[in-house]
Amino acid sequence: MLQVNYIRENKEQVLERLSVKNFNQLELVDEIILLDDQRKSTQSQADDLLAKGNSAAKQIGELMRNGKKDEAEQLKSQTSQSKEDVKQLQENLAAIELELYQKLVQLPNLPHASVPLGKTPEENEVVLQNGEKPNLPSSALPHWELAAKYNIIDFELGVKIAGAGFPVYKGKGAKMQRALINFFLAEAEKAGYDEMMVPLLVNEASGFGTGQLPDKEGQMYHVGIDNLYLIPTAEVPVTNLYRDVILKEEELPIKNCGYTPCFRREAGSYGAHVRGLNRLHQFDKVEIVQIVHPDQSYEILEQMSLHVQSLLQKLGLQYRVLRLCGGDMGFTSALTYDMEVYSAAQERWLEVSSVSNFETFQSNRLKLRFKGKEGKTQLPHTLNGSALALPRILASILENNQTENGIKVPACLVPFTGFDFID
RNA sequence: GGAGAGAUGUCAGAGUGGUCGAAUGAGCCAGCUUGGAAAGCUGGUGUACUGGCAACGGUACCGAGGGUUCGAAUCCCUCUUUCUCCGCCA
Repeated sequence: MLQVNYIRENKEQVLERLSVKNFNQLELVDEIILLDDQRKSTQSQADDLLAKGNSAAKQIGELMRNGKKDEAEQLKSQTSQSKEDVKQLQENLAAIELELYQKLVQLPNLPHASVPLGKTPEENEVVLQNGEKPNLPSSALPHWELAAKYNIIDFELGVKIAGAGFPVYKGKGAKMQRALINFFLAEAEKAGYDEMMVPLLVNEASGFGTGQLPDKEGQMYHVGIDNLYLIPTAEVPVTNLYRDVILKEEELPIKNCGYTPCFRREAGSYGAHVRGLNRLHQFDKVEIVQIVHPDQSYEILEQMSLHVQSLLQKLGLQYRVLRLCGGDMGFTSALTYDMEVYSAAQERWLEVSSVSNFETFQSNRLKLRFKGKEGKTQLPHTLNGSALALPRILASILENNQTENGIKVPACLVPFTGFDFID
């Protein structure tokens, strides 16, 4: 959520930045400023009346103590009249604040100056490409066929017990999952992230805090009886740990990581491109989150990007890094890098990580602040990234490392798997 | 799931209708003291909105939301949550 005062003071710039994100309801900006004016004047009217009421109440107390009942009664009847006015003003104020909030949450975050113009994923900027494309024989199989051939993932069994998009990992397949999770967590720990193991179901307030609610309600699984949501990413519980928190400046940066399963309804996406592990309702992911001083957030975004890249390098996967264009970026992000690995048998790039700087967009909504050295509270910047999401990584490992007789396990995983070959 | 008791500032902990944004103690910060430190003494020490160049004001907030009242931390209702006991159970 953007700050009203910022919008007010930088209106032209806000409009220009919003248009980079292909946001077209620019009239919202004026409406917000107008509502904020109304909010201020209504509140100050109410405050004035309340101040009068408070001093009258004090006088009445004074009179009662001195036994001047008649005068007190007279004052009582006077003040009881203005109560209705105060009530009316406060109702107006609440309505104005609600409308202001509803408009404010419709504005996406402002893109950073380096964000390229564009509307579609094709207009994302390829920042770098790294690694070798594997030389596969013409008989190379896509990962879903390899999974069946070596009996490591059973999609049909998942359909039986849950539905499409809920695979069952078997034997060495299951061990590969555990190995990847542990490898990613170990690397995150080496990079200074503190691990958090968090609830997989969250309440409404948390969904609002990170911005999944109300907009993306349809993307989350909802447990109606308890009004809880299954998390679509660890970002939700981990970031909400810091909701309504005032940190000390010396506590920054906060670096957390966490492994969780992630649940996404993915309503409306079916077809060949979501086959196998390409898109699931439940998948595993290690997430990294940082809360940092505003002066450092872009430097830290680069560090996080390098951390993710180091994982891909150790796994020996060919990858590329994209700087997302205005039209392809998420609602809450100011700058996002997507990491894609090459899936050699499918002959396409698969997104395996997304690293973003949200600047103050999340912290404002979360009421996450820090107290600076000069004693002033201000909003820190928040960042997060996948490091990494498992299914497409596994898909690429299976496809890219396939041989006639089986699949080679990347060396960095062997200490975690206990085997180096799947056959 | 049943019964009971709580939820107050950074923490501990008073406060049961008016002088309470809130005693007291601890912590923390600053000053005094000291060669330096400890102890001691003095002062300061919440958040948000808002007026003001500022000094300094106004309003709201004592788990959350409603209600009673001229006036609510204090009374009433609902919810959340913690603890104790019973029951159940990985």
